[in-house]
Amino acid sequence: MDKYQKIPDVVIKRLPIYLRYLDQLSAMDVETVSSQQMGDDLNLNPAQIRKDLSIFGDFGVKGMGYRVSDLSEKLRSILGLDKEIPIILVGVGNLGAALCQYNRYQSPSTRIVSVFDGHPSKVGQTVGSMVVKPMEDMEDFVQQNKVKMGIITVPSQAAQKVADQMIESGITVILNFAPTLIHVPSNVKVQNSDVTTELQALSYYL
Amino acid sequence: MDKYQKIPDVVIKRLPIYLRYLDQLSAMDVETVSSQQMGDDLNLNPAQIRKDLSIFGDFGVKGMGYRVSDLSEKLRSILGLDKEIPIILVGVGNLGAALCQYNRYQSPSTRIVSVFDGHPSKVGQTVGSMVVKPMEDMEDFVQQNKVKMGIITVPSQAAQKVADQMIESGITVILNFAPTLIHVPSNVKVQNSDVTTELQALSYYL
DNA sequence: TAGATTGTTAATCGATTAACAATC
DNA sequence: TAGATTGTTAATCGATTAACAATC
Repeated sequence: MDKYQKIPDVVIKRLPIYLRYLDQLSAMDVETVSSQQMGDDLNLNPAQIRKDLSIFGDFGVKGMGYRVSDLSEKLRSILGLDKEIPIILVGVGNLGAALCQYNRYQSPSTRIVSVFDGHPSKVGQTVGSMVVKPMEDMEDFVQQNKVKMGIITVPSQAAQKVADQMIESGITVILNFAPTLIHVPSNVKVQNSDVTTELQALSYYL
Repeated sequence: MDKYQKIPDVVIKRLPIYLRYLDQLSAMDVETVSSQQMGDDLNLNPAQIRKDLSIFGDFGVKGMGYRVSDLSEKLRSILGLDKEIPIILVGVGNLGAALCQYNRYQSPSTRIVSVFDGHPSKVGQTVGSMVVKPMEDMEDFVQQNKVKMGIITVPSQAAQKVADQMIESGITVILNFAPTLIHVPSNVKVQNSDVTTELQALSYYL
């Protein structure tokens, strides 16, 4: 393990896949798994899996493979999922509301803790057991609750402004569902996830 | 342009980004744009943009750049967005319903034309102007309407079965929102899009 | 011990970027 | 023509994969 290497995004994106797979094995009372087996089940090269994992430490046992419970614990810790991660969401349209509900029965560590909307008619509504708050309340909430992650589900035209406000408040990681590029300082991480763009790309394969 | 090269997925995924950008320029009555300008605005290397585009043809004019309307038309044609693409969606939970609504005011060529659900209580409900149909009706619908693209928004446990049914019916491209890997024949294209996994990966950057 | 499988090095593959001749 | 910018080649960079010594 080289402590000072930059870890590629593409590796980070595979870690939750590994974790989910391990949780499935765990539910089936499987105690150990080899990179070969993982590769078969996940359609990945075993060498790639070993290389990914070895970046973070020597988690395996030669001749035996990986202990499922050990490895999932390590991965959870690497990803920071061993603690609760508070998330705010801005934009309570259909998609935003769906994510708030979805959130409730999913991953226990990543949790939407508060929801905001700039439109007065939305404020005060209840979505997924949360009451929608006005945008003016966002900064205080983010700071008082040390929220670092935000989800944007507003229309395209509003996305940049919301991102700016989030960053101003102290958010450093943004999941953007608006179909538009948002510009952020280099210390802020943005992940775009946009159905329209995905469908358009998939259209090529028809 | 080499007609027989395999085009990388990563290039295909950038095409809708270019297209969206060009549409923005068009709305601002900009008539031409250079790869330099595009690169500045999209945070991409100009050489990469030129290389991506040159795979499909010589769309630019030396010394002048690209005509916005020409290029967007070409991209639309490459992606197959110059015709209507019928899409079915299976699983009318919060997310599925949101996508049906979202769909209505978005991209005109990719359109969800019918919605299905395996749960009797969902069948007959109206979402986004469509009436939810039972799973038994899916195959006939897909075949009669020559639907090739499907969206999966069912819970994880049901995802593989739905994928199998879709493929059986003639679907060849699937956008999967269930947080699970689905196994498909090599002639079927699957794109996964899962909020939980994305949030977990983003957690690393906190 | 013999068999299995890791962690890691080296080879390969593929994507990005720099550089520049061609040319509008 | 002079300046700008393409399309493309070659160089670079980075990620994937094969191979294998180490070792449980």
